[in-house]
Amino acid sequence: MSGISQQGYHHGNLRRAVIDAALQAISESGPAGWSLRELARRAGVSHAAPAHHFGDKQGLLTAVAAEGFAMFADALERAADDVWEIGVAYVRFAIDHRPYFEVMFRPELYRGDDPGVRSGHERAAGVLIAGAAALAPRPADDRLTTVAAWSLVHGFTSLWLSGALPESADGDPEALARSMIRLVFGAIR
Amino acid sequence: MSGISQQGYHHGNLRRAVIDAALQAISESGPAGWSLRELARRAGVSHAAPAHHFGDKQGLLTAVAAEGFAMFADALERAADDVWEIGVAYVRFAIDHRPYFEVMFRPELYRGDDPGVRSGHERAAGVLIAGAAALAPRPADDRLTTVAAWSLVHGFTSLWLSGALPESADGDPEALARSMIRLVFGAIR
DNA sequence: ACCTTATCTTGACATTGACAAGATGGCGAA
DNA sequence: TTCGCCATCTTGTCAATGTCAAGATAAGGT
Repeated sequence: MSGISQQGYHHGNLRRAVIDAALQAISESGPAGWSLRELARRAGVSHAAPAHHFGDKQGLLTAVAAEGFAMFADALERAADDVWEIGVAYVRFAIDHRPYFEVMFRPELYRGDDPGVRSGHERAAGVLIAGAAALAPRPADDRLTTVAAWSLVHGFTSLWLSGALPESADGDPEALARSMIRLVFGAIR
Repeated sequence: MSGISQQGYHHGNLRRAVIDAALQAISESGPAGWSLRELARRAGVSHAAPAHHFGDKQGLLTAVAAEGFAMFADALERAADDVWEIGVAYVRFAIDHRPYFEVMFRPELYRGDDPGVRSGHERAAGVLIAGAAALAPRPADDRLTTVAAWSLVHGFTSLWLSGALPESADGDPEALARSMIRLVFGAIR
């Protein structure tokens, strides 16, 4: 019998528990403001238990990124039929699932060659590229429009999350993003 | 006499040497991929010497951010007379001074209430706001245009630096950014 | 010449990520 | 049912890190 656990030697679902603890910790203090040992404590297991499921810290963050990209791709696909809403879905996902997003776009934190990460990433990119193509004024501007649309929503998201926009304090990110997208891409085509 | 130093007990300009070592280290492995002790080693001083100048790690990153915002504001001000070029200057600064930029927009790393940080930040924000106002189609869209312009260039920069854009491999960021800005804001007004 | 004080060193401590070796018990095979 | 395999988890350990405290050094004014 362990000196820590309340539920016997085996946790039952430690992998999930550690990921959830990581998401919580990332919400509180960013993707680097916590330790593996702290997560183990929160999950009620010994300090080395998480290693068995994730290898090392980077492995855990890779699992978070993979899960995040899958959810992200789902969210974008759900909005894919209304071109204008793809960008809004992008922003909404980042704000509703902030800890995932904060890991996903910091590639030095995890292993980008992970199969789970790759598949979600490709799926999400597909929606964005197809959506931007529908916005392009001329087919020749396809690629440029994709870059512009992606930059616009990604930049808005980053600035909002980092608190750089004064509106972050009280405003509604989704509404602001929608207005912004209409202003820019309402004019472009 | 020390066992480490080649130049006597006093370094002479340790503060600068540590900041430079930090910038170098951030270039190589991100804003979190190094240790204070490693910087001390690179500068040829003992492990606790940097603390005297910066207090702690956050203090060092605060110094980096302050210096970065000052340089950033200078760069934007130099471009302020040509509205279209402000955004390009934003992108160019981030790419030419990547380690600064990577710290500046990660506020959890440093102390945002530092006077040096604040003054540079306000100066830079002034240029951006004034520039965007000149781009707005109607005065009522001032604020929205500012957010859009800032989001566009900031997003482009973040995506480029993180390697998310395929163009990051070989392309010319400045030229691509310029085309993108013209596409978007050439249409808007 | 002296001494104040900024600068740097030495030493120590708790914490961390990672590894190795051992303990536990779930679960299928016989 | 009984046995044994092996995924799961624990305990113990190590070097490295950030931070603090106390002492050593020398630069520069008086």
